[in-house]
Amino acid sequence: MDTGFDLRKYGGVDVFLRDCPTRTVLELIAGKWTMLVLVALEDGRPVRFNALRRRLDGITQKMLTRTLRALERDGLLTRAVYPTVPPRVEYRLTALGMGVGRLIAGITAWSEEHIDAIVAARARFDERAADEPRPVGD
Amino acid sequence: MDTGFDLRKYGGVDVFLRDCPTRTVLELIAGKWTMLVLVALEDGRPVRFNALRRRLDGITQKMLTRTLRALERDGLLTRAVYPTVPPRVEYRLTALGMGVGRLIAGITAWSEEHIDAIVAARARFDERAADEPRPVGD
DNA sequence: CAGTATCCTCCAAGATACTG
DNA sequence: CAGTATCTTGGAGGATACTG
Repeated sequence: MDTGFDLRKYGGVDVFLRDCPTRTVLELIAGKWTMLVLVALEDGRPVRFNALRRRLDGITQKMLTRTLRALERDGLLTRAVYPTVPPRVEYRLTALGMGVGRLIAGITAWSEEHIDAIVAARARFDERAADEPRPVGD
Repeated sequence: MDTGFDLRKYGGVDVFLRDCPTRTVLELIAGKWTMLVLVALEDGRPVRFNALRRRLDGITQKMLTRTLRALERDGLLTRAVYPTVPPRVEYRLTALGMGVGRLIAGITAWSEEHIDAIVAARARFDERAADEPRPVGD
């Protein structure tokens, strides 16, 4: 959606620039639960609040609500309320949200694939850190 | 690298599970500066400390050091010290690091592409929030 | 079921000063 | 140049209790 007002006044859209609004998107994604929510909804199907809650092992109600609200605010998902008893609320990614969702799913898949190598590297690093001192500084 | 010890004892590698080590990878990526560092190094070329510092507008020395150290620990980049005067230290992604780097670059590119739509959605949301009350709760 | 309301803790991140 | 050391603080995130 191309609104008229110009985001580029201050020097262009560049995530490396301090005040670029894209930084706020990165900070949203960097939320502790944001990536998992996006991946959980990535296939485009609507999911109910407590179903999400169960899927995201360890999340609290507060954080799930807050994360969903932030994603809704940025237009990445929609919230549909069905005024039944008991209430039913479904969350579903927008086309925009499915775009990032797909990318984020790539990240989580990568993590699962390479976790062995990472854990091993971590162990090696901590091992070396124990004896070998660092060159330059410290 | 396939080490012998089994990460799957506790129930499988699944980022949705509370104690899955992949969660620590997500938390690394979720650091405020991690994605930008990865993207800045994504092409595989070695970059010096202060060059990175200048590129990542707004980062402090402490955070750059901390972020680089964490990435080094996880085997995503290497640190090469050339004992010249003045000292020269170069950071460069490993093959592993270039893997995520590429994925993360997709995220930042996506952010830059869709920032207009996101900013617009955000404005609409805040507009509505001002008058219209929410159904269910509050 | 799908939230809201409070209280509380802790640490990521910033600011500043110093150094081999 | 490439760091380390120290102090400080906002707010993310957790725990718990309550509700339409």
